[in-house]
Amino acid sequence: MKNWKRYTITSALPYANGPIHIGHLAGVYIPADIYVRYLRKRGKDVIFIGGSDEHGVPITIKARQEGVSPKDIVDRYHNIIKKSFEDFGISFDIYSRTTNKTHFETASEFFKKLYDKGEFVEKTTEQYFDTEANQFLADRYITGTCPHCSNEKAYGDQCEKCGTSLNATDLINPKSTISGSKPIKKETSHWFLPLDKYESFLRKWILEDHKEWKTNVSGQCKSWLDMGLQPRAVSRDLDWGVPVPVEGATGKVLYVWFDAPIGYISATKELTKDWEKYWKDEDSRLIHFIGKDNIVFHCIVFPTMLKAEGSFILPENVPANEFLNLEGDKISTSRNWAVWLHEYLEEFPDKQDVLRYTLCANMPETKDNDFTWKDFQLRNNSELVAILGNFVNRAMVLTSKYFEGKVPAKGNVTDVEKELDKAIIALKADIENSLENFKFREALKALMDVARLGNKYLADAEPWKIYKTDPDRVSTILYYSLQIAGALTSLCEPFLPFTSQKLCKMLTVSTQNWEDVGNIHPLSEGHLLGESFLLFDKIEDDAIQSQVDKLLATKKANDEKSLPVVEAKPEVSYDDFTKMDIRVGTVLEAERVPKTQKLLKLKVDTGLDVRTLISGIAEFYSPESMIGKQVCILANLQPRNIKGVESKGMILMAEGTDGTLKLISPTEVSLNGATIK
RNA sequence: GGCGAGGUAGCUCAGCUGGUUAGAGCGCAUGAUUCAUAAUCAUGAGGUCGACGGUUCAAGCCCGUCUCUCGCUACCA
Repeated sequence: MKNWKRYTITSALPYANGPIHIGHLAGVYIPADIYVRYLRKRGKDVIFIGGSDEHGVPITIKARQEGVSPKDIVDRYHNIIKKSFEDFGISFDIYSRTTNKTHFETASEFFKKLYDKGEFVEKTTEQYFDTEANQFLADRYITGTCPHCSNEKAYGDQCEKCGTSLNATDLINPKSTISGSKPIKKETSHWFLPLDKYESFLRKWILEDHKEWKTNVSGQCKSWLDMGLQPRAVSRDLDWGVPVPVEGATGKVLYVWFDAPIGYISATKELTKDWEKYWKDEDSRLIHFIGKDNIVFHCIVFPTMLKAEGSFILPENVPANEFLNLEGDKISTSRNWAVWLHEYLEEFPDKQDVLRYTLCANMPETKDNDFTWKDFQLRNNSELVAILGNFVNRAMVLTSKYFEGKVPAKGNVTDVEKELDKAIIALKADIENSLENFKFREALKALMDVARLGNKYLADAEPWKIYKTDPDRVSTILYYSLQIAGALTSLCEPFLPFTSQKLCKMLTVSTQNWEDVGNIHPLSEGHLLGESFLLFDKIEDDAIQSQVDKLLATKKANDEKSLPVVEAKPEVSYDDFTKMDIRVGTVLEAERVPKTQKLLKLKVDTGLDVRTLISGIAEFYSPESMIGKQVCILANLQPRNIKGVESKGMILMAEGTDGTLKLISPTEVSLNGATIK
């Protein structure tokens, strides 16, 4: 295995349009922090990079909604995020932000270099342009009627009601959200990074040279590679971001996904003059901690950027985690379905390590996991309190009872004690192996096994029983028990830094070098221990219940919010109405359209003719159930080719707010061709 | 529909290139114990390893079909 001289550890830059929640922590920051603290403990040269990602369209939209500037938004969230990370003990060497001057310069230079090398492809496309506001419109800045569900508030990139992803040009009656005017299509040119040119390089680099990557990561990459890569735009028409450093590119900024990962480099520059060592020396090991939503950017796009630039090293590993759910539902910032870090820190003061422990023990390493408050309580009460806290407390109480709080003499060591030392060294090795392979849950378990070892030792040795008859033996037992507690100060430091500090205070020692743990006893005979206190408190049912209630309230609020009636449409004339040829028809044949999830192909007798049409109702109606049904159809709708079949007309359906579709039929059988008016 | 990941004890998860009676933690039951925040320690119950079929002397692990969950992607007039 390569002997790395230094480590460059990055953690995904959180997007500055909301605070940090447990999903971010479990997915990215806790594993990164544990890994970094572990490396530091081993005396490695390591830098830990973090920062806020502050550009991009969603921030400008949020700003507009609130009537403030984008800078106000990012300042607000950057400060909340930064403070909550600090209070939580995420030990960044630097927590920067992408609105910094250094970042503007770095990102700009990076782009310029690729530009000068001719790495980009320039393309001209048509985009919507707001003539009143005199600017191009990002997809998110356009609303219109969703061509699928008729929701009139669909965005240019996605309809939030039916979940369909859209192109802005698909929208019916597009409207600029900036001025409210109807946008026009206008040509604009942008720079594209030709990922396709790097496809074979990426394929070899990921799938052959890095077989050690997690299966979820390489699997996702393979999927992208097999689908074929396309050139990707790296600039946008927007006034919020890093300006494109090319003449004539006014009004254009770097695409947020281009500038954000460069933020890792900018932050390193701010941190140290020696930044190039960490980014350009082959002996530096670059590791990106991210969530699964970022895999494509960190494994495909950013490496391509670095490769194209030419002077940078590439990531050695990208240990992406899956997602954490909350009480069975997806975490969602917009739906307020989350446990927010800054709130947790207030509501559970001095319990950083409880959350760190719970999220580590339940980390979504191989698949999505669920966080429940019940589990949080259980892990605290039956693991942290009962195993770790209890062991330390037992050792302390016994020592103060029998030896006035001083580390007693080592005395005659038996095989049991020798085995104990060996076991600690073995568990330390387990922790190392697990962490080197990014198996954080496994590492945490090995840590707890050290405390288990202590509990078992005490239970087997029973010092309270033999004190009267053999105080010297008790002296040895407690000497060793305390050494285990001493070893725990160091071993738990990466995982539970606050507990490590408390334990040090209790034992009046400092943590050891990692190498010494298990080999050198940290506490000397006669050493005076500090005051004993509880490392962890039980968490009672009412504390858990109030958190559950809080979530239930959120759920209720969301349910009420998600039942809006689609708003009224503008008035139409009777003439407008009569243009529609709506009539009754009978379904003669029905079959699923192959290779689709939602489509049925129907043959309908309309009275006028027998025609074929396609309808997106397969999720609600089986082909068999449709045959013989009378339906209402819009018969004079412009025909359209769908999946190779010409669809003439549209079946009318009643749509619920949840997107379910219900067939509309005449309540009594009517003649085919009967018109509806 | 295509692609990727996953479906192993009540819960959360391990199971190396296929090899005797499938493992851990928590929960549960019983016993021991009292130094400890009724904590600890020991023992035990619990699984047709998503379903079916196949390859093999032998399959949780390999192959095929199907099914469910998550993600990406296509489709929705």
